[in-house]
Amino acid sequence: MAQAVSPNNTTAANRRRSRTKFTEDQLKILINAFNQKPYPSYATKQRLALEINTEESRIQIWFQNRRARHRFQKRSEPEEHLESSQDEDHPEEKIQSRGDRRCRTSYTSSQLHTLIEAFMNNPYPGIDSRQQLAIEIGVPESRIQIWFQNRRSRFHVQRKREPDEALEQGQDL
DNA sequence: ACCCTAACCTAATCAACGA
DNA sequence: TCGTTGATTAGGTTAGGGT
Repeated sequence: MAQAVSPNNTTAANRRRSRTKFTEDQLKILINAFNQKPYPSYATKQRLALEINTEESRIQIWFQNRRARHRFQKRSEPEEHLESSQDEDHPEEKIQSRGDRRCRTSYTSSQLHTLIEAFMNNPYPGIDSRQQLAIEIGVPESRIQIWFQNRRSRFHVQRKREPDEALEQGQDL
Protein backbone atom coordinates (compact mmCIF):
# COMPACT_ATOMS: atom_id res chain seq x y z
CA MET A 1 0.00 0.00 0.00
CA ALA A 2 2.76 2.40 0.80
CA GLN A 3 5.29 1.47 -1.82
CA ALA A 4 3.15 2.32 -4.81
CA VAL A 5 4.34 5.72 -5.91
CA SER A 6 1.84 6.48 -8.57
CA PRO A 7 -0.56 3.75 -9.51
CA ASN A 8 -1.11 4.36 -13.16
CA ASN A 9 2.07 5.81 -14.56
CA THR A 10 5.06 4.16 -16.14
CA THR A 11 7.29 7.15 -15.71
CA ALA A 12 10.91 6.54 -16.40
CA ALA A 13 11.74 7.99 -13.03
CA ASN A 14 9.85 5.24 -11.25
CA ARG A 15 10.74 2.30 -13.40
CA ARG A 16 12.49 -0.56 -11.71
CA ARG A 17 15.70 -2.13 -12.90
CA SER A 18 15.29 -4.56 -15.73
CA ARG A 19 15.15 -8.12 -14.60
CA THR A 20 18.45 -9.98 -14.61
CA LYS A 21 18.59 -13.24 -16.49
CA PHE A 22 21.27 -15.52 -15.12
CA THR A 23 22.73 -18.14 -17.39
CA GLU A 24 22.93 -21.75 -16.34
CA ASP A 25 26.64 -21.44 -15.73
CA GLN A 26 26.15 -18.41 -13.55
CA LEU A 27 23.40 -20.18 -11.62
CA LYS A 28 25.61 -23.19 -11.10
CA ILE A 29 28.30 -21.06 -9.52
CA LEU A 30 25.81 -19.16 -7.39
CA ILE A 31 24.06 -22.27 -6.12
CA ASN A 32 27.33 -23.93 -5.37
CA ALA A 33 28.46 -20.92 -3.39
CA PHE A 34 25.15 -20.82 -1.58
CA ASN A 35 25.39 -24.44 -0.52
CA GLN A 36 28.80 -23.80 0.89
CA LYS A 37 27.87 -20.60 2.66
CA PRO A 38 24.40 -19.04 2.53
CA TYR A 39 25.72 -15.90 4.24
CA PRO A 40 28.72 -14.96 2.15
CA SER A 41 31.06 -12.23 3.22
CA TYR A 42 31.37 -9.07 1.23
CA ALA A 43 34.65 -10.26 -0.18
CA THR A 44 32.99 -13.45 -1.37
CA LYS A 45 30.17 -11.56 -2.99
CA GLN A 46 32.68 -9.39 -4.76
CA ARG A 47 34.59 -12.39 -5.97
CA LEU A 48 31.41 -14.00 -7.23
CA ALA A 49 30.41 -10.81 -9.00
CA LEU A 50 33.72 -10.78 -10.78
CA GLU A 51 33.54 -14.46 -11.58
CA ILE A 52 30.14 -14.42 -13.22
CA ASN A 53 30.47 -10.89 -14.53
CA THR A 54 27.59 -9.16 -12.80
CA GLU A 55 27.13 -6.46 -10.21
CA GLU A 56 27.73 -7.22 -6.57
CA SER A 57 24.32 -5.84 -5.71
CA ARG A 58 22.72 -8.51 -7.90
CA ILE A 59 24.62 -11.16 -5.98
CA GLN A 60 23.39 -9.75 -2.73
CA ILE A 61 19.77 -9.74 -3.89
CA TRP A 62 20.11 -13.24 -5.21
CA PHE A 63 21.33 -14.55 -1.87
CA GLN A 64 18.55 -12.75 -0.05
CA ASN A 65 15.91 -14.27 -2.29
CA ARG A 66 17.53 -17.67 -2.16
CA ARG A 67 17.58 -17.72 1.63
CA ALA A 68 13.96 -16.67 1.77
CA ARG A 69 13.02 -19.47 -0.59
CA HIS A 70 14.89 -21.98 1.50
CA ARG A 71 13.21 -20.87 4.69
CA PHE A 72 9.87 -21.17 3.02
CA GLN A 73 10.63 -24.68 1.88
CA LYS A 74 11.73 -25.69 5.33
CA ARG A 75 8.37 -24.64 6.67
CA SER A 76 6.73 -27.05 4.30
CA GLU A 77 9.08 -29.80 5.35
CA PRO A 78 9.49 -29.57 9.10
CA GLU A 79 11.14 -32.98 8.99
CA GLU A 80 14.87 -33.47 8.83
CA HIS A 81 17.45 -32.60 11.37
CA LEU A 82 17.98 -28.90 11.58
CA GLU A 83 20.72 -29.07 14.12
CA SER A 84 23.97 -30.17 12.57
CA SER A 85 23.42 -29.96 8.88
CA GLN A 86 25.83 -27.77 6.96
CA ASP A 87 27.34 -25.99 9.90
CA GLU A 88 30.64 -27.70 9.97
CA ASP A 89 32.73 -24.60 9.56
CA HIS A 90 35.17 -23.55 12.21
CA PRO A 91 34.36 -20.78 14.64
CA GLU A 92 37.19 -18.65 13.30
CA GLU A 93 35.56 -18.51 9.90
CA LYS A 94 32.34 -17.41 11.45
CA ILE A 95 33.98 -14.59 13.28
CA GLN A 96 35.77 -13.52 10.17
CA SER A 97 32.71 -13.56 7.99
CA ARG A 98 30.66 -11.80 10.62
CA GLY A 99 32.98 -8.83 10.58
CA ASP A 100 33.49 -8.82 6.87
CA ARG A 101 30.82 -6.52 5.62
CA ARG A 102 31.09 -3.74 3.14
CA CYS A 103 32.90 -0.82 4.64
CA ARG A 104 30.65 2.00 5.66
CA THR A 105 30.11 4.72 3.11
CA SER A 106 30.57 8.23 4.43
CA TYR A 107 28.76 10.96 2.60
CA THR A 108 29.94 14.53 2.40
CA SER A 109 27.52 17.27 3.32
CA SER A 110 27.08 18.24 -0.30
CA GLN A 111 26.32 14.65 -1.30
CA LEU A 112 23.83 14.47 1.55
CA HIS A 113 22.29 17.70 0.41
CA THR A 114 21.71 16.29 -3.05
CA LEU A 115 20.26 13.08 -1.65
CA ILE A 116 17.90 14.83 0.73
CA GLU A 117 16.73 17.13 -1.98
CA ALA A 118 16.01 14.18 -4.22
CA PHE A 119 14.26 12.42 -1.37
CA MET A 120 11.90 15.30 -0.79
CA ASN A 121 11.18 15.36 -4.48
CA ASN A 122 10.52 11.62 -4.68
CA PRO A 123 11.20 9.14 -1.87
CA TYR A 124 10.77 6.17 -4.24
CA PRO A 125 13.16 6.81 -7.13
CA GLY A 126 13.32 4.26 -9.91
CA ILE A 127 16.46 2.85 -11.40
CA ASP A 128 16.95 5.77 -13.78
CA SER A 129 16.75 8.38 -11.06
CA ARG A 130 18.99 6.39 -8.79
CA GLN A 131 21.59 5.93 -11.47
CA GLN A 132 21.53 9.59 -12.31
CA LEU A 133 22.03 10.44 -8.66
CA ALA A 134 24.84 7.93 -8.48
CA ILE A 135 26.66 9.66 -11.27
CA GLU A 136 25.92 13.07 -9.89
CA ILE A 137 27.43 12.47 -6.47
CA GLY A 138 29.89 9.76 -7.42
CA VAL A 139 28.51 6.89 -5.34
CA PRO A 140 27.45 3.42 -6.54
CA GLU A 141 23.78 3.10 -7.35
CA SER A 142 23.38 0.30 -4.83
CA ARG A 143 24.44 2.68 -2.06
CA ILE A 144 21.84 5.18 -3.24
CA GLN A 145 19.16 2.54 -2.99
CA ILE A 146 20.21 1.61 0.54
CA TRP A 147 20.29 5.24 1.54
CA PHE A 148 16.71 5.73 0.37
CA GLN A 149 15.57 2.61 2.17
CA ASN A 150 17.09 3.73 5.43
CA ARG A 151 15.80 7.24 5.00
CA ARG A 152 12.24 6.06 4.37
CA SER A 153 12.26 3.67 7.31
CA ARG A 154 13.52 6.29 9.70
CA PHE A 155 11.09 8.81 8.36
CA HIS A 156 8.26 6.40 9.11
CA VAL A 157 9.54 5.75 12.61
CA GLN A 158 9.76 9.43 13.22
CA ARG A 159 6.19 10.00 12.15
CA LYS A 160 5.03 7.43 14.68
CA ARG A 161 6.79 9.21 17.52
CA GLU A 162 5.76 12.72 16.58
CA PRO A 163 2.77 12.47 14.30
CA ASP A 164 2.36 16.22 14.21
CA GLU A 165 5.72 17.80 13.64
CA ALA A 166 7.48 15.05 11.79
CA LEU A 167 6.55 16.40 8.43
CA GLU A 168 8.70 19.48 8.57
CA GLN A 169 11.80 17.64 9.67
CA GLY A 170 13.37 17.10 6.30
CA GLN A 171 16.29 19.47 6.63
CA ASP A 172 19.89 18.47 6.43
CA LEU A 173 21.96 17.85 9.49
C1' DA B 1 -3.89 -18.18 -16.34
C1' DC B 2 -0.18 -19.83 -13.64
C1' DC B 3 4.56 -20.35 -11.87
C1' DC B 4 9.07 -18.98 -10.70
C1' DT B 5 11.93 -15.57 -9.11
C1' DA B 6 14.45 -10.85 -9.65
C1' DA B 7 13.44 -6.52 -7.83
C1' DC B 8 11.75 -4.04 -4.28
C1' DC B 9 9.75 -2.89 0.16
C1' DT B 10 9.55 -2.24 5.59
C1' DA B 11 11.13 -3.14 10.19
C1' DA B 12 14.51 -4.67 13.17
C1' DT B 13 19.10 -5.00 14.14
C1' DC B 14 24.23 -4.87 13.74
C1' DA B 15 28.03 -1.86 13.77
C1' DA B 16 31.22 2.19 12.23
C1' DC B 17 32.17 6.78 13.19
C1' DG B 18 32.22 11.36 15.29
C1' DA B 19 31.07 14.44 19.06
C1' DT C 1 30.08 6.42 25.69
C1' DC C 2 26.34 7.36 22.99
C1' DG C 3 23.50 9.05 19.06
C1' DT C 4 23.36 8.99 14.24
C1' DT C 5 23.25 6.36 10.31
C1' DG C 6 25.21 2.94 6.70
C1' DA C 7 24.91 -2.24 6.07
C1' DT C 8 22.60 -6.58 6.63
C1' DT C 9 18.91 -9.44 7.79
C1' DA C 10 13.95 -11.63 7.90
C1' DG C 11 10.03 -11.69 5.72
C1' DG C 12 6.63 -9.96 2.67
C1' DT C 13 5.00 -7.78 -2.02
C1' DT C 14 5.35 -6.46 -7.03
C1' DA C 15 6.18 -7.53 -11.51
C1' DG C 16 8.77 -9.67 -15.68
C1' DG C 17 9.29 -13.62 -18.48
C1' DG C 18 8.56 -18.34 -19.48
C1' DT C 19 5.09 -22.42 -19.65
